[in-house]
Amino acid sequence: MKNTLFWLVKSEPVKYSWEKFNKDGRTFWDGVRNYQARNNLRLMQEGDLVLFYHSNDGKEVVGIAKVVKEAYQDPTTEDPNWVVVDLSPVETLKKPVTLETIKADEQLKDVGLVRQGRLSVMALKREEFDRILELGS
DNA sequence: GCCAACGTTGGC
DNA sequence: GCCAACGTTGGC
Repeated sequence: MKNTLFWLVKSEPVKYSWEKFNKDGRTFWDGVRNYQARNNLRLMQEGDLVLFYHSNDGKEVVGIAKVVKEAYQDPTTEDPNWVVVDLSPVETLKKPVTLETIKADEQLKDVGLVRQGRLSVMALKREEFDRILELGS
């Protein structure tokens, strides 16, 4: 059995919110135009767990999604540089975990969200993922 | 709306 | 290959 990896993706709720995602049941994660984020998308494997973060408005982790289809050509562009993955919602956090909470948490000091604020798709360590879920329950 | 961080582009 | 200029993202 392969190792599950953990990720965090950002979305501006104005563009694509957790609520909309849950209504859709499944989406392809498009719009990534940053190489580092793209590389992360390519590393995602089916079954990996992904935290869903609302940027700008809310600034909080709102739920858990999972990868249901690995990276393939971004259907919204011809440019072969860009890929998308398919995600499905798994569950909503009982309590959203705010950026403020994450910043204040000793165990989450080094999380990508804090250290590299602009990156929209980032890897999480298992401990970080677990810690955020703990804070959100 | 401003600004900091940082990635990308283009001139040399 | 360096670096300044510029654009984008996201927090405040």
